[in-house]
Formats: sequence, C-alpha cells, structure tokens
Amino acid sequence: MIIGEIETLQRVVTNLERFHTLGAADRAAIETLRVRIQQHSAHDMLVREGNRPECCSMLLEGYVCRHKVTADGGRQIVSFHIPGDLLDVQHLELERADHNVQAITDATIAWISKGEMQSLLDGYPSVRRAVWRSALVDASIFREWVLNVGRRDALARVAHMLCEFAARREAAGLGSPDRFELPMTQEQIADATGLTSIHVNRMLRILGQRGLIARDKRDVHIVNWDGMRRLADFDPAYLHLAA
Amino acid sequence: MIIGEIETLQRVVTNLERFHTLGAADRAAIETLRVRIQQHSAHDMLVREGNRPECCSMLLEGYVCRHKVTADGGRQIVSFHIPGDLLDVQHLELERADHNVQAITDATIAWISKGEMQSLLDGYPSVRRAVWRSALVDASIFREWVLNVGRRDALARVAHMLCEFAARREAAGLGSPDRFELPMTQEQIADATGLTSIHVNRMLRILGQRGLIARDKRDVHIVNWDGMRRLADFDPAYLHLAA
DNA sequence: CGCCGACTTGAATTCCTTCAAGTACGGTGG
DNA sequence: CCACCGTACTTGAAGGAATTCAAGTCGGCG
Repeated sequence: MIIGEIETLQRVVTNLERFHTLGAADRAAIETLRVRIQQHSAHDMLVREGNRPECCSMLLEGYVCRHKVTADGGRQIVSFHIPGDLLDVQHLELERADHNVQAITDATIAWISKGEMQSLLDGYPSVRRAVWRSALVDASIFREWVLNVGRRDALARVAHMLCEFAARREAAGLGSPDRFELPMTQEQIADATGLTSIHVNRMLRILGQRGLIARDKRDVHIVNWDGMRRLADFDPAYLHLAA
Repeated sequence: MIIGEIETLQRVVTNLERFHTLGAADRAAIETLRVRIQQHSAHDMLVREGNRPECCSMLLEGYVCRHKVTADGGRQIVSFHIPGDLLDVQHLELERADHNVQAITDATIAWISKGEMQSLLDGYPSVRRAVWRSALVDASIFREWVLNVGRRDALARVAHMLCEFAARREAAGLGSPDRFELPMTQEQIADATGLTSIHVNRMLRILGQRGLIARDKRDVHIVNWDGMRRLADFDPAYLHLAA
C-alpha cells in the first residue's frame, strides 16, 4: 500500500461536497485515506464482470466507463465517469462485479481497500451521506439512460448523451458546457446509446447541419443549447445537481 | 398517522433479511415503525415526477412500477416492484422525485415519514446495511435494463423480462418461477422493454410457438427454462441473490 | 346486451443496421 | 523524410427488425 499524495484526493473531496456538506474533519479523513494511486492506459480494464473486487476506487484524472456485454458480443456502456467520481461504491456491499469498468482514456485511479472505505463511512456520517447520495444519483442516471435508450430516437439519444456529458462536466467544475473535448470514440457513444457507430456518425452530422453543434474532431461546441435541450428532451433534474 | 398492524410489515422484514442479517432488535424496530398503511387501486399514481416526497414507502401487497416519460409522450417503465420491495429509499436523500411511481394492480403500501425512516437507519446499522444493499441491487437491475433495452433484440428483451420477473418473485418467496400470473399488461411490458405492445404480443406468441413458454391469458408457464435462459441471455448474477 | 380495455393479426412504412468502400490522421520504422 | 499501418471516422446503398396503421376478437362488467 503506497500512501498517495494528499493533494490528489482534493478532487474527490470537492466532488463529494456537491452531495453533502463536509466539515474539516470529514475532509481530513478523506485526504488522509491510505490509497494506492495508479496510472492506467486507455482501454485498460479496471474491474471485470464476475470478479470479487477487494477495493473501491475513485477517478482522479481521465475518463472511464462501465459496460456489460451480451452473450452474442453486443456491448452496452451503462455509464461514463469523469474525474472526481466514485467508481465502485457498490463493491462495498455486493460481492461480485456485475459489470466491467474500463478506462476510455489514460486515467489516474485512487484505489482504497473495502475495509478502509468502510471505516471512513462508519466514522464520518457526513461522508457517508455524501457517498450514499452520490450512489443514489448514479441510480437516477441509470433510470434516465433506460428512458434514453428505450424511448428516444437516435438523434435525441446522441444529443441527450452530449447534453448530459456537458452538464456533468460543468457541475464537476471541469469547464464550460459550451465547448469541450469528447474523450470517447463514436463507437463508444454508440455503445452507450444502443446504436451503431455508423449511425452515431450520421446523427452527429445532422446535429451539425442543423446548427445545434459544431465539431472539429472530438472538440464539440454546443452552438444552440436551447435547441439541443429541446431536441434531446434534456431536463437536468435527474442529475439532482441543486443540493 | 395511523399505526399500522405489526404483522403487515413482516413481509418487509423478510425481504430485507435477504440483503443483510437482522437481529431481533432490528426486526422489532421495523415492525414497530409508525407507518400509514394505504390501499391503492390499479393505475393510482403514488409519486409523481418533480414532487417533493415527504415519505418513503414499502410495497406490502400488489405490484407497482416506476416510469419516466419523454416530452413527446413516450413512456418508459424503469422497474417493476413486488411485495416486500422498498419503493422510495432515494427520497430520503434526493429532494425531488425524478420519476413516477404507479400501481399496476391494486396495492397495499406502507408509508413512512422520512424522519422515521432516517431514525431507523441511524439507530440500526444492520437495517441500514440491508437497505443500502437493496438500493445497490436496484441500481444493478437498472444497469441490466440499459443492456436489455440497448442491445438485445425484441424476442430476447421480452424473454429476459419474464425471466427476471420469475426469478425475483421466487427470491422474494412469492412462489415457483415455473408458473405465475403476470400482473402487467402487454402494453406495460412494452413500456418496460422499449417496444410497442403489438410487437410484445408477437414476441410472446413466438416464445409460445417455440415451446419455451405456455400462456393462458396472463398465466405464464415457463416450459423450458434452459431455452429461455439461453434465448434471453439471462444470468441472474446481477440480482445478487446469494448474500 | 353493449361497451371498453386488453389482446390479436395483417400490411405498409420507417428507422436503423449491415455491408461495402474509402478517407484522414497519428505513430512507427526504414 | 516518407512509406506503411492501424484506428477512428465518413459516406452510400441494400436489407431487416420493429413501428405504424388498420381491423377485428375476446372477455369482463355495468
């Protein structure tokens, strides 16, 4: 167990404070957690479905997704994660991973043993509530994704994914929702929206043609937020951003 | 606040015990909760999206679903619930409901104030862990539904929904997974699988023609579990049934 | 008995996929 | 420096799975 640098966990503290007010003792407890900081390359599998994870993890830098696969090889991404996110709270209580966690860019992860995490939650009720709330918001996002994939057409699905990514990035203090670089490939967008990468490509072009977004490679500029919101049927209430 | 009959909450205790071992004090605490037992009719809305619920609820009898709607009226059911299920843990921490909760049959609900629920969780760590675990399993089911709706074809989706319903019913001690009565209409199955009721009807017929199930109205007999599992790509691991 | 909701069935249409090429670009090695 | 290669992206055309439109059946209930 390597003791990670205290500064690096600041991002996690900031993120958790969006979910519940933390005191100085809470912050100190998080920042002095015994964690193993690890660098991962894009495409690295962090957790594999069926495994029994011994650690919880927090994403410090880079982007990560969770996904499941069907027997015939279909892949469905069920969430994207941005720096500051807790990736594995559920492994505290659920013995086996029911999905894969994979880096989509190079990523820095803080790994914490389940015991260490449990002590933190037991000893610091405010941290517990913040973690609990963040897990409940995760579940809310899953519900929205069921709706997105189940009931929206391809254009709205892709637009919704873009709106959500922009909104979550902004909420996490990672920059303006108007311009950003997408970390994921069009194939990964396809796997998240239940489409083919070919069709995602077409939908992105249509969004551009309609003047809603402008693209340069993976740089996205949301030109017309109001139009995007309407087309995507995007209402950020499900992100529960206002505490 | 009417004090509910102690016996009725037995089902909730039994359900929670699937998630974490409870002691006599834990059971007593649940059974003596100050709850309001209420009868609801099929189609009653229990919680409406956007509302600020003041209560948590437990389903004692009947069946309930949660759903979301798109701007153009598309409806997506994101979960079904069976007797014993906690319906509203998330409302403890999330101010506004991000989805609707609706009875699909006549249903008996135990309503508990958020304060009462919070005291229970604060005072009884085993209950807290059971509730926490049950919420995490809920989230796991949402993930599976994203996969179901996003990456399986219509036949597998419907078959998967049937397998899950049978497995959860059995796990909750509500009877054999081989024969059961579906509480939901084909339109509700459609709204849960991201299909039209017309297509659900065709898929059910195909399942029958292939000798996988036999139907009489809403009575379903799963004739060939192995075939169903294979066709539906159903692996119950995501239900985390073995504690 | 007649009405309504749920279910059933067929035919036409549509959205998305599949198949098939081909382009753009960053990295690697000669 | 440039040829080579792999990955991501782009575009068109054909095909197919699920929807939409249209009708009709069945069963329960007032």
